[in-house]
Order: sequence, then structure tokens, then C-alpha cells
Amino acid sequence: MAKILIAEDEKAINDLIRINLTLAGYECKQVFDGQEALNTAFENKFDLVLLDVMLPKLSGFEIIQELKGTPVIFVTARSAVSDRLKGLKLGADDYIVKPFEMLELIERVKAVLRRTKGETRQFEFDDICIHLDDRRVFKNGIEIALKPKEYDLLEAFINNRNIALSREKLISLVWDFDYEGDTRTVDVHVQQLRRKLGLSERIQTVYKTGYRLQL
Amino acid sequence: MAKILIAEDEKAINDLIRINLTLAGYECKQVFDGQEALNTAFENKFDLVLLDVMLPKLSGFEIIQELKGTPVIFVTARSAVSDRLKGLKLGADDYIVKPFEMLELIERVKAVLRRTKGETRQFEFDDICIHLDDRRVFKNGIEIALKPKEYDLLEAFINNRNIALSREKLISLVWDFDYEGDTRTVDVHVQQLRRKLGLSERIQTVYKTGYRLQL
DNA sequence: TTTTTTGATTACAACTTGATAACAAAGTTA
DNA sequence: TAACTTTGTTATCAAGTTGTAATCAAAAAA
Repeated sequence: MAKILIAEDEKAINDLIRINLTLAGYECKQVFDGQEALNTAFENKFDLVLLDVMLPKLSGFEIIQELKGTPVIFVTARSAVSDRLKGLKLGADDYIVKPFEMLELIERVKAVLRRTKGETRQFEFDDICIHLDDRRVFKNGIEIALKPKEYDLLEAFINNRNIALSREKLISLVWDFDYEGDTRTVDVHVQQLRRKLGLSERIQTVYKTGYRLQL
Repeated sequence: MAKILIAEDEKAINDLIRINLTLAGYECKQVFDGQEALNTAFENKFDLVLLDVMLPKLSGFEIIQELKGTPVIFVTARSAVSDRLKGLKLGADDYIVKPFEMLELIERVKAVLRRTKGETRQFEFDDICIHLDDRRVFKNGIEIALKPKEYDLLEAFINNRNIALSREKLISLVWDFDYEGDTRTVDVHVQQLRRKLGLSERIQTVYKTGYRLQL
């Protein structure tokens, strides 16, 4: 379980973050000013630091320079564009602007942890394994060469699995979204996926509607 | 346009929220105590409820348990961590602590609505569950494949349940509404629904009139 | 440039749907 | 009861939808 340091001086926000990250399964430590943040970070090894830019005593910018090696997500008040740029330059792994959706924060935390731990994103079902990072697809461990459009279509199906997607929707997801009405393009590509990956059962035709990847 | 229920006993704050959300393009309904909130929520379908924790008569905590399916943002003056945790556990979609910036509230409202838009609307009776968003029907958890017209007819019955519908009315609801007089089309489709879903009892024949879905 | 690959489109085959007809069964009236 | 009306059910087939191989222009690679 990853350990996260929350450095944020507004107690209400700090608490809210802690509650949500705890619920999401992370172990959290709260600090409320820059000096405390630095001391705590030196005493313990954290997998990630959520760092408010404007902290009492030491600013986030000053702290990040000392945190070499530890991933950081900057938390900034709205609209300070220059702050964000500065933060990223100084080595932040991501930033998030207040006020933010908790789910968004959790997604970013997950993403940074995934990235910094060198984990690869994969998606698997049946005998199919999709390496999302390098866009390669394996069936029973054997790589199946998909053409770019075919892969894009597959990813669209995965991201919208279990729901029926109209041809229009698929075109807007995979193709450059303005598109004249009536073509068989989607159909042909769907057939390719079915044939190459043996997905006849999984990619279902929804008559008069479109297609659905059923998992 | 999304409909939002504002449950907040301090009239000044309630009005302030209403004014701002109305300006932001939402349709608002104001209530000032917990009992009223619950009643109003049952009478109408809201896309979101802004729920003060400390309401007269019924607390936000008590109300949220009854509001299954409707997104909730808790509004609280307390900063007690345990309150928020309790709220999140009970299913609040987000939290906002008074005093708050109106812009922040609007941002959160937007975010929650965006997120919950994807939620599935379902209609259930007996052992039948209808997923309205993806037009799929389950009986005892097993999907029953309905043809497009069959599904349309079922939805027409659901939307007009407990009242007798003439064949003409059904045709105007389900078919492209001009239609010459005397065909057995509706009858045949009604039989399909009865057979596939075991609705012989529920879809009643009203002699000389039409059919009624009796729930 | 030439060659190769990609992928949109066409054309037609195969399949699905659902309106209708035909007749059986059930209900109504006298 | 018989005569008649209304509803239930099955089978059929035209229209509409989807599957698929072949073609060819555009893009990418050599």
C-alpha cells in the first residue's frame, strides 16, 4: 500500500484529501506547513507527496527542490498558470488546481504512482492481453499485429465496454470526428477485430444501433 | 437542463445558492427543512441534491439514506472529519464546507453532474429489470434479447403503466405515427413481450380497447 | 522517385426484422 | 345455443441491416 504525504495548510482541504485517499486505500500523513513537510519527508520514505504551492514557512517550490526522487503532485489555487509551469519545470509529476473533484485527484494519484513505479498498464480478458502503453495486443501470448485504426477502435471498445456504441459514436471516438453519414467503414474495421482476435462473441452487433464489447 | 434541489435552512444562504445556480443555467427548487426535502425529492426527479447536514426535523445523514440513486453534494458548516467520512460512506458524491466560494460550488455541481450523467437508469418490477440507457432487459438476471420494436413497445407500456392503451395509441407511441386502421401488428408484438418476458399476467388485454401493463 | 501498407469505399451476399395474412381460439350478444 | 366480434398464434416474405471480399486512392516507407 502506497504512502502519501499531504502538505496543505488549510485543514479542511487537507482532511478532505486524507479521507478520500484513505478510502481509496492509501496510507496518509498530514502536515500543515512547509517546514513540517520537509522534516516529515526526510524522516519517512513516501511514495508520493501532495504539495500545496502556498505553504507557510516554506513554499512548495522550495520544498520540491529538496525532494529529489520522491514523486510530487502540486496542488495550486485556481488559475495560477505560471505556477503550474514553474512546478512542472522544478520536477512535479503532475499538478491539480483547486477546487478539484476528489475522483480526479485519485485518478491522478493512481496515474503518478503507476508511472513512477514503472508499472505498465495492461488490459486483459479471455486470452487477450492489451498493452496500453505500447499499443500492442497479444492473444495466448502471441502478438497479433493490429493496424493503427484497428487498435484505436479496440481501445474505444475497451474504454466503453459493455455499452452499445453507435457507428456515429465510434467514428467520433476513433476517426476525426466530423464525418458524412452513411458508410460501412466502422463495420469493416469491426470485422477485422473480430477476425484477428477471435472476438466474434465478444463484439456483439446491436441491430439497428451499433456494436458492443461485452465482457 | 439539470434540476437541482437545494435543502438548506438558512434562507439567506439558500437564496444565494439558488440565484447563482439559476444564473449558471440550472433549474432550482428550494426547501428549508429535512422533512420537506424528503417529500420534494420523492415527488420529483432531481439530477442533484445540495444537502445541508444540519437541517431541522431530519438531518442530512438521515435524508441521504433515502435518496438512493440521486447524486448528493453535502454542504456542511462542520469541519469535523468524522462527519465528512460518514457522509462519504453514506454515498455523498462530494462535499463542500461553508463558507464557500460560489464559483467553487458551481464547479463541483458541474463535476458531479458530468460524472453522474453516465449512471444507468433502471426500471424494475417482479423479476424483470430494464436498463433504460442501453435498452437491455433482464429476467432473473439473465438477459432477454428483445428486438428494437419489442423494446420500444415495452418502454411505451412502462411509461404508461396501469392505464389501458388503445392500439392506435400504442402505434402512435412506437411506430411512425401515421398508420392505417386495421392491422394485427400491435397484437403480435404484445404476444412476443408476454412470451419472452413471462408477462401474460402483467400485460392485460382490455377487451375492445387495447392493452394495459398492470404493476 | 517507386514500392508497400493502410484503410475508405463499393458491391453484393447473408442475415434479421417485423408487417401482414391466414386461421384458431376466446369472448360477447341474442 | 348459434352467430358474430375480438384476440392469439403461426408462417411467410419484402424491406432493411449487416457481413465480407475486392478495389483503389492516399499515406507511409524504402
